[in-house]
Amino acid sequence: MSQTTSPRRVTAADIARSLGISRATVGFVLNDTPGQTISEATRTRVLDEAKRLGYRTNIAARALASGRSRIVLLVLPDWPLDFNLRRNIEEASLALDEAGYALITYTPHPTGHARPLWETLQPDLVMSMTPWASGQAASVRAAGVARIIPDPDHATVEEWTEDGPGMQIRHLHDLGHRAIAFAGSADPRVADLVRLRRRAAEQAANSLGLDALPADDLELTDASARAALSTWRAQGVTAVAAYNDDVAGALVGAALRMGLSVPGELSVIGHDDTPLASMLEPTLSTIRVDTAGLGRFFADLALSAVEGRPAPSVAPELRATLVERASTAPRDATALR
Amino acid sequence: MSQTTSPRRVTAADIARSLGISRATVGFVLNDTPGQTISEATRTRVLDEAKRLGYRTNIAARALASGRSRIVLLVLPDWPLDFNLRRNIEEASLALDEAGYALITYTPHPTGHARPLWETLQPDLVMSMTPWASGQAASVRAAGVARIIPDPDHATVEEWTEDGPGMQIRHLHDLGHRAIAFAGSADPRVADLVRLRRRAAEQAANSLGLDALPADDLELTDASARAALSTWRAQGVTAVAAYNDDVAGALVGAALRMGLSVPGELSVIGHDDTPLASMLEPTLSTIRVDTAGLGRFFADLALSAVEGRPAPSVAPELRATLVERASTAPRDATALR
DNA sequence: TTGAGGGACTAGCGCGCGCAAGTATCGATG
DNA sequence: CATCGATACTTGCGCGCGCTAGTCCCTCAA
Repeated sequence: MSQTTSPRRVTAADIARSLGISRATVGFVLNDTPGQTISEATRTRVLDEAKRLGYRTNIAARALASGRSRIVLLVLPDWPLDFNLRRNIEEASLALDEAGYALITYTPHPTGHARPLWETLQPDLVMSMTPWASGQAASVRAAGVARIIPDPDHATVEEWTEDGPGMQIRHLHDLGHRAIAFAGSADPRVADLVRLRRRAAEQAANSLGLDALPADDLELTDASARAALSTWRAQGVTAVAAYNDDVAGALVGAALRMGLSVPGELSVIGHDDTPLASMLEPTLSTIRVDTAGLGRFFADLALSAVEGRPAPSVAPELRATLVERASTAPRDATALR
Repeated sequence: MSQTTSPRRVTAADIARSLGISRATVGFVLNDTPGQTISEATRTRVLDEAKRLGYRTNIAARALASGRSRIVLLVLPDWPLDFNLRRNIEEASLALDEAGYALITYTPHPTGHARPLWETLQPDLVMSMTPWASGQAASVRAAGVARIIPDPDHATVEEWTEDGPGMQIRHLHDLGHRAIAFAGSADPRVADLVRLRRRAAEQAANSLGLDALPADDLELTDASARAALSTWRAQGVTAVAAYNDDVAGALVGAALRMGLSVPGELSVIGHDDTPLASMLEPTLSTIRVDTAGLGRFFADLALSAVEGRPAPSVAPELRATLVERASTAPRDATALR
């Protein structure tokens, strides 16, 4: 009878036994332990045997013994993940994998009833794409995670991805608009990001000498969009910068249903350059976030943190760019109508 | 000087020591080990002390000792994750968490250069939302994962989520349309899902006695949508069932730009009930999927597999529902124009 | 009084690995 | 020839936990 039990995993001890050497030697070879001298002959014998037997290190045991899990936990905001973002993450994951780390993504549940993953996984590093929500960083730290990005102690300028709103405002300003509104999203899950973008927009408006931006957080319903539009129209608003393309799309739809022409009577600009942005009628002006390389940057950031190196700086090509389409037009043209 | 080293994690031994009892007893209480009788007094003392000290079980040690990682790995296809799908996953994650399992999502990289996560994490279960790609299931099994969903040995009917396309076709048929096209997506990453949905649509058409559906896979560009529309119009098509809301939105946009009225001359129905679907002009008829319910179902499926129970059957309320909006109208109305 | 039968625990091994400390061998050096 | 320092290993502890195989009482029947 051949064994019917599931074949036990191959351990380092198996390799040692089969080669007639000690387990420690095998360990030293497999880990390239610094400060250990291993003859080239033994090294290759171990490596060959490991491959032959199909050895995989048991991460649980390694984590237990070393105290490091070699897991990097990436905390994602609760917003939808488009292809761009996913490719980034993939890229980061690949780069980290090469360095022997596993990248795991996680979105904390807002109700927070479940044990957050950083407690269960005991990652070496937890990094977030957005600033930490109140208490979140504390929770991570309480779980015994030594390294956290962004560092909750040293508030850094983490708005590298957020020059988009500024570009929106400047674009509308360039077109002659002076009464510009900012349309956020009422979805509580993206509240942080909305706040970040609104603040960036306000700063831009401020430096252009514009009045404070009328702002509202919309739900993705016709009623909500209409209400906001009515208010803003009454205030003389001629252009709206939207938090993202979805909100922009909602505004355009509602405006059309209200009999407002876009961009004739109202300019609308979105953010993110969703695939759909180019497909709406009218096509949507928006901000494209050049995500290429952002993934590798994240990986870089993670590795430097884990290994205690200084953090890399942001590559300049990660900047956002303006995509001009049909939903924005000069204010003068509006006046002519 | 207070200690500057990071405070060691609290272990079960700490609890035992602080209570003057044995570590085993603590373990029995914490795990509710069956077959062990523990007095109520001791039980509460342990539990209280655990809470007081802030004890968290070390998963690495537990995994090492028990041989089970209590990790469920959910393999995601490479398509974008909208709110619906994410909520679905979140729901599943929550349910699993309650049962003591951590749900980790993972998208294998197509180039496959990185070590797949199922090798590193040693999950108790790996489940996929789509059928396994060739070799993938073998790779999972080779990593020593005992339980895999869907079971690669027994090909099952896994099209539980795909009555949506049938509803699209029946809806259009009910409205009097007889020349219906199916619009897929040319994105290779969602090819599997597109095929699944198209097949479901074709089956529905077939059972209604309709001719074979003209079908095309669109890119989300105006040119692509226009080309498909021209071809279909030449074939007398009066209605289109789209693979998802994005494609539907693209078609509507292109149709309007071509001077076709929607739904006057062309009915379009989407799939998934994206938030944006209700915001486009015209608002999009679509198929709503009960994602939260689906998430719970997934969790159920996972738990039953891990614990060796028989798999649950699909709950009836997980069915898709039709959302009628303004982008579909009776064929007769079309004829009147 | 003895012994059986639990209830309520404890002692301690083993999971697979990292790593500190030790040992054997050998050529070089004074 | 003794000593020293490399080189190339081996011995063995400890990481925190699950769990088997006990031990020690206390009660109750014979």
